[in-house]
Amino acid sequence: MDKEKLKKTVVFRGMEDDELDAALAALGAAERKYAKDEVILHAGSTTDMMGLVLEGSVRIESNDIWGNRTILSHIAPGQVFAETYAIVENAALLVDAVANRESKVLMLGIGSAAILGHDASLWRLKLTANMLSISMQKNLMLSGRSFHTSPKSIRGRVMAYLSSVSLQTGSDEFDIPFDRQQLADYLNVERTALSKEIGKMKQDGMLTARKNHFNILKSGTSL
Amino acid sequence: MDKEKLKKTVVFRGMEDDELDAALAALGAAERKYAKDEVILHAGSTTDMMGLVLEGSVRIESNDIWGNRTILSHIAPGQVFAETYAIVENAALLVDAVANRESKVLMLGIGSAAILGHDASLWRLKLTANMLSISMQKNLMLSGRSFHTSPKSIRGRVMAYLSSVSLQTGSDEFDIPFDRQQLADYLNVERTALSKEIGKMKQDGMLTARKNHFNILKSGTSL
DNA sequence: ATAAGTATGTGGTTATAACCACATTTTACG
DNA sequence: CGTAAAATGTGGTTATAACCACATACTTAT
Repeated sequence: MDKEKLKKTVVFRGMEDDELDAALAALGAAERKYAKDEVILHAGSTTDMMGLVLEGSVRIESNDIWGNRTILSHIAPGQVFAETYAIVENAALLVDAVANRESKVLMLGIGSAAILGHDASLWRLKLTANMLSISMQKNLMLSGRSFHTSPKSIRGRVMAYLSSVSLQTGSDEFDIPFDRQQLADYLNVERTALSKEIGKMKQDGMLTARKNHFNILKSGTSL
Repeated sequence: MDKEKLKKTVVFRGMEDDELDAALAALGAAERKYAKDEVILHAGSTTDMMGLVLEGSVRIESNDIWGNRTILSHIAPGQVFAETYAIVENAALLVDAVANRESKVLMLGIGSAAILGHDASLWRLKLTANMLSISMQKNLMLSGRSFHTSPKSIRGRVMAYLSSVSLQTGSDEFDIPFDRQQLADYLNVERTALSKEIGKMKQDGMLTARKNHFNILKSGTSL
């Protein structure tokens, strides 16, 4: 495996060569090849290893008890999967990790023993900090999404979402990074229903919108 | 502040006295008192400090642009808040942290500088690992919830949820940790609508349910 | 064992969103 | 430009879930 590439990944970022070597050894790093559609990690099992995609692509999918499949995400080279399950003890995977095509994956044993290992070497600190960064980033996205999709009505979701963007930009006029279809998917609603609701919100004087540019009119509602 | 209590918190777990001292110093730990309903951290701002509740209770609430308030959670003594915003750089809070009653909070500067600080002391490693554990735990809950609430229909959500529980328990017969009302809240649906849907699923031969005990019948659907 | 209180289920009605079939607008590009 | 393609919006219909008002079942305490 290419060390220079590894040093650029989120996992090993900031490490020197010797640190990387030590880390790889301690984590029992093992490069594995998977054929297209081969299952890397099975839902229901536990793991103390996470995967770092080197080549190809891994998809995360769910197959519910009644046989319905949902594809949840795709993991690109340089990115990791199953890190949460590897670190949290006894957490059964809710999803399968499947090679989307012929792929190379670096499996890394980061079960909490590995992370906590009781010498305070620099590589261990860096690794842990990197994992923390990955996890928190994900966390932020997840809690945002959870917050934006918890209202039951479309209008509630749109308001929650636009409020967040407004807070982040510190302005009541901004562009959102989604087109209508993407916003609909993000909010778990149907596109045309979303268009209609945004139309109504315009009529109600809550906002103006043109494509992905929005302008919040605070006067509209609760005053 | 009471060091013995601190050493039992998720943040400082596993530290020796001297490590705890070093950590508190490095993090610029500052105990603060807040009056009931005093805002500790404002939505829209950024912070490099997280809060550890010592006494009282902190509530996390959202006030959207149009003035609607939603209470998202309550933080009890020994638990932390705003840790994600403190560690992820430039992440604006989407929520307010407010003292729910007169409360004491230990503010800890864990901005990434503090975490990454370039000496590999043991306290730093332990702290980072503890934060990682907190974050991943939360992550697991959040991604579970996101997964369970993304289907649009009640039936879809129930199926997603029960599938997960079934995977975790490794059985198609299990108890869930919710009563109907709680499950409805968790899935963001209305209680009586949930009861009805579970009734229909019984009729359709997908499952049997009595109170919080469920039995999945795989034959019912896709075969 | 009974009554009170809590949890769960059901029927009926209404509001809302999904869904479908297009109209209109915007964008890309030959 | 002018046309094709993509994105967005709208009307109408149907499916679904919220909502309300209770009925029933289960739990607990006396």
